[in-house]
Order: sequence, then structure tokens, then C-alpha cells
Amino acid sequence: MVDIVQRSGCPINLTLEMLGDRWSLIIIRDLMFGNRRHFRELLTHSEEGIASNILADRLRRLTESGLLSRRDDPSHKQKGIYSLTEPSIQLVPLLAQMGAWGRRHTRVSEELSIRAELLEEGGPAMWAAFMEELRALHLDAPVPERSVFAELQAAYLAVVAKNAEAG
Amino acid sequence: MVDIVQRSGCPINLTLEMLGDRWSLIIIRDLMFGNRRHFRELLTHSEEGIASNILADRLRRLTESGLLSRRDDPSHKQKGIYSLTEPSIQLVPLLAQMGAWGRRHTRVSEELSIRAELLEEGGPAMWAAFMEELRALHLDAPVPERSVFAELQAAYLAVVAKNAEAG
DNA sequence: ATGACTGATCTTATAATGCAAGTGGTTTTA
DNA sequence: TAAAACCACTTGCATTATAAGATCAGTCAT
Repeated sequence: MVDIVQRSGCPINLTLEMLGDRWSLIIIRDLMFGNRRHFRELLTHSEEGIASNILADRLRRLTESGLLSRRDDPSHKQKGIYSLTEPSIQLVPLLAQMGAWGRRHTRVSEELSIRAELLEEGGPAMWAAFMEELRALHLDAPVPERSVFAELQAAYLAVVAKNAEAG
Repeated sequence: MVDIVQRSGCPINLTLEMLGDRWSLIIIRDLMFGNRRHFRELLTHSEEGIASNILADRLRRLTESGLLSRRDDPSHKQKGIYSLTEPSIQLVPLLAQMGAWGRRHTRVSEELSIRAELLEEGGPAMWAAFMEELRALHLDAPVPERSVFAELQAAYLAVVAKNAEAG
């Protein structure tokens, strides 16, 4: 994401050209798992502390390349609402694999990796259910019965609560 | 891959910190699917044209972070042989997902995406077989019966031959 | 000993990043 | 209604990362 020139037609390379930087997937992750939908939410609730200019730049690039869409917020004339698109919703299996790999091979924190653990255990069936739900949240698709989002959030909050009382 | 500071304990973020740049996964891909084992092979056979200083830098960083290992080549005192390690072999499912996504959402070339197609169709069973084979090639594990590497290579060469006669 | 190869480095230029402050507007509050 | 707070960005600037090409000194086969 950054390049305009195409280095090669290899699918791994082209995926890296779109998403292979330090911030794009972080933003998509927050939109997807944290349901952050506007600029300020993405900026201030960022675990990693993204800078505002970088956030603005990436939102623009991701929107241009079709991974996000933006529409005006009717409740506030300056606010925009960012949504995932079908291509970025289809990143769910990729993000699940990244989470699974990171959980195994990097020094993750328990609180932030519980979601990755559930997604890994849930496997492709859970990923598909989550994608259905994201289509409802971001693309006006019908709301499915199962809410993977709620499952992940509940598990996260349970770990946070447990660790808060433990100390 | 560049950061020393840890931005957050999120597994997706930590994976990005290790691999989220434009070249690290390209190098791992070439080592994995192209069996390029030393500097010059990685440099000159690179589809994407990596610069020698970037290649040297990434090989050093990847080796430092445990994703590659390096040993001397007994046939040439200056040559090193780079190998995948267990953590990088476990990137197979991630690379398969990246290939699958890229094949669907970017403008891939037929020749370079046939491997991604096979890997996607083969699913987790094929990934596991490929990982077994990589352990034999890179980590002195016993050689398995099935050679996914040969299957991928044959399919690639078949497409190259078909397109050469057609075009 | 010569000429090609190897892995690596230097130079120079461009681009990305992080931080702080500022912009022009909108909404909320007193 | 005026002041304060909020909103989505934008700008300026210093730092750092990346890229392409030339160059380097060991090593090898002949």
C-alpha cells in the first residue's frame, strides 16, 4: 500500500502491496473486531497509538483501493462512517491465521489474544459465521442468528474482569 | 519489520511487527516455494527485484528473530545457506490464505497464481503435507512420501509451457 | 594470476513516519 | 447566544526507512 507500481503478478506479492505495511491491517482489525466506525474512535481507542496523519492517509488509501467505504454520518455533518467491504470482510480467515500464528510465536498478552484463540478453535465454520455477521453490520445484509462478535467480546471482557480482580 | 518497540500485545499486531513489511514474506515465499537457499539465488531470481542491501538487511533481521537460520556452505567459504525454521514453516497456512485472497481480489497473473490455487484447493491436509516436506528440506526431518513441492512445481511448469506455446 | 562469483556495504535520493500544532467548521453547554 | 468542546483532517518539520546502483574484498575454477 504505498506502491503504485506493480512488482509482480504473484498473489502473495499483490496482497502485500495492498496490505503489507504496519498500519493497514491494524485499522481493518479495529473496524472488524472493535466495530470502530469513525476517525476519532479509530484514533483514540487505538492500542498501538496511530498518528492522525497516518490514519487519515490509510483511510484514504484503503477507501481508494476498495477495502473500505465511507459514507456521511447523518447525525453529524463532518463525521464519516467507515465500513468494511466484501473484499476486506474476506480477510477474516487471513486475520484468523495471523492471530493463530502470533499467539504461538510472539509474546502476546492474554487479554488481547483470547479472541485469536476462540477464532482459531472455531475454525472455518466460525469464520464464515463472523463474515455473515460483518456483512450485516457493514453491508446491509440480513442479521444472522449467531453473533460471533458478541461471543468474542464476551470472552474478552471475561478475561479483562478476571485479570482485574486477580490484580 | 523494523520496530524494536512493542506497540501492543495483540497477536495480529505482533505478527505485523515481525512480518508486516514489503519484503520479509517475499523472501520467505522464495525460500519456501522456490527453494532458494542463498543470497545470490534470492537476489537474482527475485520476481520483484529486491535490492541487495534490503535483502541483506532482511536476511539479518529474519535470522535474528528466529524465522530463518543460516549455516556455512561447505562448498564455498563465503556462501551461506539459509533455511526456514519451525516458526516460518508454520507460516504455510498464512501464506496460503494470502495467496487465496490475492487471487480473488487482485490482478494476479495466471502463471504465478497456479500454486496459490492448488494450495487453496488442497486445504489444510495439503498444507500439513507441505509443512512436513519443508521440515525435511530445511530441518533434517525424515522425507515424507508426498511431495507437495513437486506437485506445485509441476503445475507451475505446465502453465508456463501452455502459455509459451499459446502466446 | 586472472577473471568471474559471492555476500555485503556505501552513496545518494526518495519516501514513510511520528509528533505537535493548526484549520475551518459543527455541536454542546452554560 | 456566546463560549467551549468536539470533529475530521491538514500542515510543518525532524527523523527514520527504503530504494537503486556502484563498489568492495574475499573466494573459487581455470
